Amino acid sequence: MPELPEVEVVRAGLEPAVTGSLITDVDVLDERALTRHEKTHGDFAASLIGRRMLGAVRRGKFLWVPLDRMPLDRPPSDERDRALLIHLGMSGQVLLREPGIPGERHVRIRLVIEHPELGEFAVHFVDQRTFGSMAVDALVPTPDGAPGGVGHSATTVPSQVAHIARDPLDPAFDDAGFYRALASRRTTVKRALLDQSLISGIGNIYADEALWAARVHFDQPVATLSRPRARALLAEVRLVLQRALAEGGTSFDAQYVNVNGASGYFSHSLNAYGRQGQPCPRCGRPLLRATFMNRSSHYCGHCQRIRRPRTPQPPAP
DNA sequence: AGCGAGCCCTGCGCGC
DNA sequence: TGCGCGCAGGGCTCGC
Repeated sequence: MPELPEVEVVRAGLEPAVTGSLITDVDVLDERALTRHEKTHGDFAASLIGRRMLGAVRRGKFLWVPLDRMPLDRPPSDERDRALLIHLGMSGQVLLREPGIPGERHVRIRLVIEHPELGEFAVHFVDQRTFGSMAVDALVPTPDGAPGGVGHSATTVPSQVAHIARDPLDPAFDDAGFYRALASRRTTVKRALLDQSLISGIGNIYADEALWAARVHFDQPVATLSRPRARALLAEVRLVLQRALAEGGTSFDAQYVNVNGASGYFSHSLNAYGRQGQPCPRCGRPLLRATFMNRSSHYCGHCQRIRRPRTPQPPAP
């Protein structure tokens, strides 16, 4: 449920507190929050305590905190730089709290960090549905040599993020490559928008919103999208994400990250998602809801129709 | 390659 | 009042 804008709000809120902070304590209250942590990287808590955090980086819906190297010698096989990887899943939150106060209902992991100027914080990883998780992961170089994500200049990403495409707000996102992929793939457009290995950061809500804004039907085959319509769609994707980001960016205090599922999801500005039966803001006809990919698609049956290209596509070789 | 199904999980809202 | 069910869905694996 947290999509790019929500995760970016978390990243931006976390950044000033974690950058330069030392991890002094780690408490794993629920092992299910470590499903992404590979034991080959050592014990989760032990590999974090004593390390300094260098920033907060995001690609799509993935968030990570690069770590400095241990002051002590390490075996050569262990020399790779590492990061604390965070995925919020469906219901995850990262909350900055004063140390020592009792945790929220679904706190899964608690870190205590010490900032050189701001002092001590508790970082609570709260997750009701436990689809989210934290992990310590090795950083690997980006194939294109550009920064791994938004928020840090290092040209690395956690190994678990290596297959995730750049997101459309990343300056290094490859527009031309995206259009080429659309032209060559035999899939449909919403499926493509949700494919994190093609374009990342988009979930069900903003997919429906961008498709509505671009007047594209969710089940349109991507290979039949004209280049201008593909351009328009990518532009609307960016607009929808930026608009949500602008709204979310004002709803949190710089020191306390608090993005919640229900109210924090910028729901008041949605045109299509969850509005089945209500009039389309553009044409007034009732919005529809269809089941697609085991989830809901919300769309306008009048504005968003499958458009076949004028000339038939050549058969695939 | 691409797609459907299944799995992980909890809270909520519904019908009976 | 309460029970059981369906639904919400991100990411990943498996099998076709």
